[in-house]
Amino acid sequence: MKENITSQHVARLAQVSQSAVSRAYTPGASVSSRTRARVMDAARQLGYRPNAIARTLITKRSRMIAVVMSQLDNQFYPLVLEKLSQRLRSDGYHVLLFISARDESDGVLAEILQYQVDGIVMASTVLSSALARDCARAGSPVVLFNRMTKRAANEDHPASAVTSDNEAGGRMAARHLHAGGHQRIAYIAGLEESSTNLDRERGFRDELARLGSRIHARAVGNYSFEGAQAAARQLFGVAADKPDAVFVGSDQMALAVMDVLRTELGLRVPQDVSVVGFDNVPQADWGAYQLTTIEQPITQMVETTANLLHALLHDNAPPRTITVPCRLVVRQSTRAIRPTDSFEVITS
Amino acid sequence: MKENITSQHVARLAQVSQSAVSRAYTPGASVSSRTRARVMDAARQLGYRPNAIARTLITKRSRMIAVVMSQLDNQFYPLVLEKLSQRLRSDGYHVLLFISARDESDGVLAEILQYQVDGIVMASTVLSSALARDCARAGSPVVLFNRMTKRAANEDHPASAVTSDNEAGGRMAARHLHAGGHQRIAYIAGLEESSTNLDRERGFRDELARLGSRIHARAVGNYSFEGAQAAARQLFGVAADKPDAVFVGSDQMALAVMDVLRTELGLRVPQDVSVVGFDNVPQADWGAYQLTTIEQPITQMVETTANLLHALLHDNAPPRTITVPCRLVVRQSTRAIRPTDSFEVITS
DNA sequence: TTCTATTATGCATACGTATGCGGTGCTGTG
DNA sequence: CACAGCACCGCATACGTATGCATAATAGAA
Repeated sequence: MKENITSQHVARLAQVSQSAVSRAYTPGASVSSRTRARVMDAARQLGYRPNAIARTLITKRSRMIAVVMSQLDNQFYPLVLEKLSQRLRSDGYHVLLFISARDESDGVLAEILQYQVDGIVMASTVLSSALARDCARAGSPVVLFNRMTKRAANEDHPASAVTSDNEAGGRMAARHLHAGGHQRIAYIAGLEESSTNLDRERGFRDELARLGSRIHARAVGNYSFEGAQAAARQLFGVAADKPDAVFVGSDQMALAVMDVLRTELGLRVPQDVSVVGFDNVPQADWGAYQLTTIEQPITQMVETTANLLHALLHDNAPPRTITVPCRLVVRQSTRAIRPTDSFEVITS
Repeated sequence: MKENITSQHVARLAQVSQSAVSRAYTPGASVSSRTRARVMDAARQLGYRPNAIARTLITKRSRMIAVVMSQLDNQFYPLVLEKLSQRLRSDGYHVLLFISARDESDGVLAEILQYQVDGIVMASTVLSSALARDCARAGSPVVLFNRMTKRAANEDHPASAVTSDNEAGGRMAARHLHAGGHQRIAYIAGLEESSTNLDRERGFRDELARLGSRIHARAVGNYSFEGAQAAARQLFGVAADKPDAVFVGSDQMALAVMDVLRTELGLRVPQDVSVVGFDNVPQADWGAYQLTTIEQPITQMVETTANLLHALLHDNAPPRTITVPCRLVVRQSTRAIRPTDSFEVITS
């Protein structure tokens, strides 16, 4: 066990006090450039690095942000994680990562709070109101990513949230499929109780209604690949009255649906069935799929999250809920059955 | 700013000393069950949680493991991250995540060392020998995941490593394609200087030579989707003398290659070209691709990494390099052009 | 009951850094 | 030359917990 090199050792070698070493590493502190140089020189000789843990203990700021995720198999989230990590690092923060099954987020949060993180980002996980209270008491602001807080929790201690405009996204999908002339439009839900799914489905259903149409059939895929396969078999396995279009709650599920349609059921996309997804993950653009989808702007959502965190931490601003616009990306998985009405289409 | 609840507060309420509170939270410590109960009761009343930072300062064990990754866009790594995080958590460790561009891993490591992590896992990143020395001095064992250390670094302070048997994997691919009767076998490399690529290519080349064949054409894809697309165009865009098979250094690249072959160049897989990948990511099994590939056993590699870390930390065992076997998974992207010799095939 | 072995408990200190406060020396101005 | 002002520095302490050591309480044995 090697003895740790501390600011004391550096101080001794540089012939200054420990305070001087500390100040040398503190931007804007009251040190002459001569002592700072001597300190840095000694530090280099000894291979000294300030102990972030000890610093945290006294400053009460760990410069760590806890990030909680539940599903890294949906390609959307690794990308979020990557961008978020890089963005936070550029602000001098580091990511303490927690992967939690969807229902054990409470236990995870208990562990998080022990680590004195400066803030918490929770993606695709719900926050119980009891835990929201604990976080507030611990002084760690929470930002829900792509998840809205439940009303109940909201009243006690409002948590912040950043989401895309899921409801508007659902409406876009409805307009696109309706404008394409589809008559029997189906919906495959994600996790039924999740806020993303509720919002997407509401927007989709309401807009179809407004256009004089309706959801012709519905199944649940729970945001999983296998769940979506089963849902596709359920909706399209029957002999007659198959849907001629389907809006799927996530790209990952939509790709699974396309596979089942083509490989198992011999249906063509888009000739027999049009498919629309949600997220615009990289795979949606792959040659074999060319999936029309509603894009969630990852970069913008991450940027918003980072800015919101900064405001909560530094300016201790009040909690906010921020919604970022979605975008329809039209590719080859949907077609116009009859001449389309005029409507906006953004080609990727 | 809420005052933090400390063990002192709990001690006061429970009418015991601060030491007693500490011991109540230390398994196996010398406390009567009666005081422990009183402490826990008081703690619950106050909402007390031990401060992991303060504990780290004195025990010199943070129970944090730094994980360094460079590419979360290749689906292999998010899965590694997910499993690794869960496995470490079951051992009571937490993951401090760092995403670093490939060439800035040095700066990242400097930050890591400040956080007094108990260990470091580096995936798809090289470790400079200077940093390996710093880590050794800081007492943080390093495990390279899917990356071998360079010889130079090895001599000074050997780092541990866990990899799959990339060379054997390359040989499997060679045998499979050769046995299928392919005559013009190409190779698309990942990052040329990476150990994974070097090993895979060596195994592939050597085994082809042993079988009396050779690499007919070669391009570099740098383990990126776009790089692989370019490589495919380069190899298959020419009019004549196209390869009839290609071994690609990663699944992600192989899927990109298949897209280019089919969509841009009008070639059929496997009728015109057989494709073999490496990793066995979930997408390889998707209906539109059905990619034959060499599987890297993620679970086993993660398990090995966790066990190795445990040995390095707890028993301070010497650094080791552990290799885990690969496995050929045959799907529909390769075909037998002539009756195959007898050889082992494992169907997924 | 009495003495010993054992278990519980409190006291004090250490971990490595940041920071308020008082002191020293220097510069500049009248 | 004197004094104010200022930049710089060191001293001492605090952050919240773990742990060695001495002591008190308890159990066990004779």
